[in-house]
Amino acid sequence: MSKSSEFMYPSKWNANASTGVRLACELRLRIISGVIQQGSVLSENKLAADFEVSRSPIREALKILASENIIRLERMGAVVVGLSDQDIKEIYDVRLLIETFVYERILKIDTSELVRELSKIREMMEVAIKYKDADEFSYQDVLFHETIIRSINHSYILLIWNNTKPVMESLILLSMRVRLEEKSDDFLRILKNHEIYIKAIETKDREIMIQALHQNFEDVQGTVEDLWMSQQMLTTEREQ
Amino acid sequence: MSKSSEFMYPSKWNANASTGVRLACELRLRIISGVIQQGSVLSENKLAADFEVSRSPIREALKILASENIIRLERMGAVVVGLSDQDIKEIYDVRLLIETFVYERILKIDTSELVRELSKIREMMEVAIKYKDADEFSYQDVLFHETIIRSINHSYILLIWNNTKPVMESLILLSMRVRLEEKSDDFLRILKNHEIYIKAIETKDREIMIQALHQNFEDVQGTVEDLWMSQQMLTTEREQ
DNA sequence: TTCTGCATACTTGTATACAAGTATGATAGT
DNA sequence: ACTATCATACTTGTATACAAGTATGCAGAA
Repeated sequence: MSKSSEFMYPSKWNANASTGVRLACELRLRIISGVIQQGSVLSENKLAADFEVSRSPIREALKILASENIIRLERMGAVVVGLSDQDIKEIYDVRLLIETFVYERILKIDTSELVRELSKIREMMEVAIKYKDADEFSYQDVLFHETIIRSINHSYILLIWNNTKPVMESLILLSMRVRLEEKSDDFLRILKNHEIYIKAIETKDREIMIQALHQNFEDVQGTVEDLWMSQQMLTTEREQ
Repeated sequence: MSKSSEFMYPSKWNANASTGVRLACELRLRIISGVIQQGSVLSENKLAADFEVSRSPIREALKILASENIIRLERMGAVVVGLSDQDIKEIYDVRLLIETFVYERILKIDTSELVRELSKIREMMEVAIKYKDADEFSYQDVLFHETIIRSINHSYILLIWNNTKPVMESLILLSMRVRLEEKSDDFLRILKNHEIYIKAIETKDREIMIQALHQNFEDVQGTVEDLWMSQQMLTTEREQ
């Protein structure tokens, strides 16, 4: 089952991280994409054999995934929980909650440096689109939102972000990879959405921010559908 | 430094947890209380020797504390970050954020069972006061809020709670232990506050909820002062 | 005195070994 | 046929071993 043969997670994103963290990223992506089916039970020994590492980093990875509610550590093995549609909606609840809070704080601070930074990221996204690089686009997308969140220097909001980021990142990455084939227009739409974000921060106009958040929220339904499609593809692959 | 001789964390709260989790609880409390001073560097080997366990559970504990931003894992040792006054305020920002979200959801569901559960906990708190049991009071206090949060069945809000709970719990525990000596009236005041919470949920009246949250928020300043006092006491102890 | 180079001791990250507990399945008895 | 019991293999949790890298401090030279 699911050897270490080919990795789904971009290796450059976590090249300097420890083996355990890298494994967590890989397993997370495989679980969320459905390559590792929910309900299945992972054993430390088996994973260690599959990935050709010892149990130590495997244990580290499983602890990480358990803290994200992606798996459930039980007496005999780690049960794969995965993400339901409900879960995905709930993640966006949290993101909305955080970003609303952050925006209220942003209204009170100088944002010229932030806007500059976000503009740079937006251009990076543009380049990623030009070269049809879904991974790079996803990376910049996540970075965009993280940059906004970091700007208010709130360690506990950042903590929440750090706890939800991995799943967000996985969802975005998988969604973008699917859309690259089918719906490349979406990339431009998302880019536009980010421009609205920047404008909202620049003008400090709540109305515009609500518009940006609203558009982003609409994208959730799309994400759910993409995930469903990706899992559907896997199922038919298995049946062949 | 800080042997395993006497534990600050109530052993019955985590008796069935693994050694690593127990150590994390203990270290967390020692750091937040100031027994382990911020800025100091913890070495896995030294901690393992102090607590007379191997490095495996120590590593687990350090990972947990690092994920809570209480320590910072560096190349050479874990640097104790601790909590600043700012951090404590920020934790309550998050708690306010969560509880507001939760309350909005609660307005839409049947709360009779929840109110019954909370009433039970409130009576437990009453008993804890009667027997001057600060630890038990703290436990029930945390449980009270967790019960409210769990009632809406939102896995990601619960995830955030789980990530902030340990620090909250530590703060409350330390604060209550100090107040038991000096300001026992505070216990009754907190009890009253929880009654308002129940009433707000029962009546589904936003005004009352705001009142409850507001009172709770005022308590933060008290917590900061208690922590300061507790650390002050430690400093004078060290000087003697 | 000050700077350079190196030996040393300590750090983490990973691999392996051991211990205790649990599900599984086969076997024997009814 | 069916149930109970026991051996076995597999699970996690903890301890230990090994490897690679880094700070420290001392010695020697300029």
